[in-house]
Amino acid sequence: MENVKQAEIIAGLAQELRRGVVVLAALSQLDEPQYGYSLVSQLGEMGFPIEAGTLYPLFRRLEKQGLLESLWDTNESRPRKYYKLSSMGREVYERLCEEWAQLVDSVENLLKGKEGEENGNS
Amino acid sequence: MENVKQAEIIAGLAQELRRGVVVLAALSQLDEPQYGYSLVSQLGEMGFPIEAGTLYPLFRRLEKQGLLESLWDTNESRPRKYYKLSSMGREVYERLCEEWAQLVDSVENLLKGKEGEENGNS
DNA sequence: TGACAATAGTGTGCGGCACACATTATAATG
DNA sequence: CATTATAATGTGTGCCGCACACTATTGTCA
Repeated sequence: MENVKQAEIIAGLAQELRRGVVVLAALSQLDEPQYGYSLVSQLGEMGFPIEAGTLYPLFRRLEKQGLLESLWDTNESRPRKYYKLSSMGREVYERLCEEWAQLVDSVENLLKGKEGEENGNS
Repeated sequence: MENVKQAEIIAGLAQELRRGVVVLAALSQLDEPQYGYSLVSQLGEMGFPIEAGTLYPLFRRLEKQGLLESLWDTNESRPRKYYKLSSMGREVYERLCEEWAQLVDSVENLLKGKEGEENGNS
């Protein structure tokens, strides 16, 4: 039953695919401040599920790198740590968007001409 | 001079971005058999530079997973190890293409509406 | 013959995600 | 009032994979 393994392999590779994109996805939503818990649900709704245990360390790393700024809001019922892009983070984000576009472009280039052989697309 | 670090950060993130895509890129070129050295230069020419020390282990892993088949060609001057997609590899590749398209889609969705504020595109 | 290129292999390190676990405090419920 | 659930953050471990630097072999050409 290699079919079982095949599903696992695909899952693993797909996960690898998404791996680097997580940062881009997170940065894209931090134009306005947000706290971890909200971003987790928000990204989840937008088709980008991410574990809380993945996002929180990511936030801290990005802050340590200077891409994010954080501030505690203790006025609300429960204290929330809001993160938002720093000016440097904004620059990096924009550069990263370019990199992403470029990447999408090259991949599209690579995959070009491979479909239509056993893939009857109208 | 955080500018220096900024470049490094971007480079790192960009590398992370490309990380998972390497498999997809490699698989996309293995419809017809190729050997490592040739694929390294080919991908490099197509805007997808990859280290030989990255590709060879990748090949071996993909073969161990059953996605690739290999055969030695000893007729040529120097022996070359040709890899090509197995039938399972082809399936996985196609599924991976779908995953990729989906990913590109969600990211595009995430990034939507964020440009045009300080980015004067014609 | 000697040097360089082609070709393959590996092993170590660094880093990141996922997952499971821990923690606090508030709100809700009986 | 006590108990439970939930919002919210934090962390530490394990697995996995790339990059890089290195080794090894064999042709080819000067």
